[in-house]
Amino acid sequence: MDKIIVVLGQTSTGKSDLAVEIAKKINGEIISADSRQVYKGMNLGTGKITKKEMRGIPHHLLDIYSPSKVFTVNEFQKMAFKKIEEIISRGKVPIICGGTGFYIDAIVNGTVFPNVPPNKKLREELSKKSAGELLKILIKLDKNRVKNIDTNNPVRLIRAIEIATAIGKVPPLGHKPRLGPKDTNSAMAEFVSSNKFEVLKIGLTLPPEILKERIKTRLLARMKKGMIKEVENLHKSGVSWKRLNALGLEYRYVALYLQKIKNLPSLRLRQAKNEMIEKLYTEIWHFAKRQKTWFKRDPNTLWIDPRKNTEKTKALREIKKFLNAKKRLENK
RNA sequence: GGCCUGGUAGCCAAGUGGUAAGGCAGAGAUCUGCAAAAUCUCUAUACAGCGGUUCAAUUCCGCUCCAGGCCU
Repeated sequence: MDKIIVVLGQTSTGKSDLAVEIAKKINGEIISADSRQVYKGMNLGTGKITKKEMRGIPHHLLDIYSPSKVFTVNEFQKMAFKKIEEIISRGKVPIICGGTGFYIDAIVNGTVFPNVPPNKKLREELSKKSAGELLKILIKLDKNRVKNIDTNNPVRLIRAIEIATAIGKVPPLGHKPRLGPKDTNSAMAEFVSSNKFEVLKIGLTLPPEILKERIKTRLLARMKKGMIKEVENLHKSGVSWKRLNALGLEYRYVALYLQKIKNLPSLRLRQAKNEMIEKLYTEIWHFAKRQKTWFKRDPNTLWIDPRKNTEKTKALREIKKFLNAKKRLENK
């Protein structure tokens, strides 16, 4: 069975660096699992690794999409599977590195997503409705899905309706453990083929106070380096304010700031900017907490403190052990 | 110096003669193609201070302090 390494962790913990370090040692290539770094022109705000920082290690799934278009897990999953295959065929080790837990799990668990593309028209129509109205619609379409859906969450309700409208019912979620090999329906077949990896997850973690400090420092550095300009450029190149808002964090709050200062006396500029940075700082912190909540769910993650070299060494040792075990198995 | 307005939890903010909404922040969580999104749960011995009126004051009265505004 093919083996992959995953490097995950909250924002600002130093994943990219560690991934490169690991790749150097084990002849690996890196696949980014980051829902925002796929977009071109979104660099500072996403903390995208620079060419120089890559130190010659190939990186995949960066800068592959236009920020005006919506990239989704499903596309990510397909692309990532393909990249993994290619890397392995080159005799190298795939290293998944990123902070988007949903994306990572799509690879690791081989989550099966219903094959229903977003329906723009339907979404637009439904987006005007309240959660209660959406729920009523979904009940009519698919009672089963209603049982365990978050009935207050319009985004989920809309997607469920979208699926049910397209294929009648929302198929049960494909999930790793309990599906036996006897299931022969197509969703299952896809699932089996996708769940073909053995995974070693390395998680980077820092004490909350330290992480907060790092987030703040990094945010201020980004601002200095031209974060606002980056968002301005995106907007000039045709990315709507609405779209920037949906992209979140830096893109959302800097975009709001840019719109706000258009008709603001220059006296208040500095204040508006400070307020924006403050708000952004707490939002990034919230994001980091959500990441932690997600990552915590997998008990098989090897957590290390990136400040401690002994722990990094330990991680490398574990990785080598993991990869060697593979060879032994294959030889038998 | 005089007049006015205000002082409610870390911040913002409602309100009442019978011990006080909400929001933010804080903590935890959910997650079936937007996941940096969306959603949920939990959380505070807070009414500037001192007197007075009253069965009862955060709410009424007086004084003091503090903040902001106006006037001379």
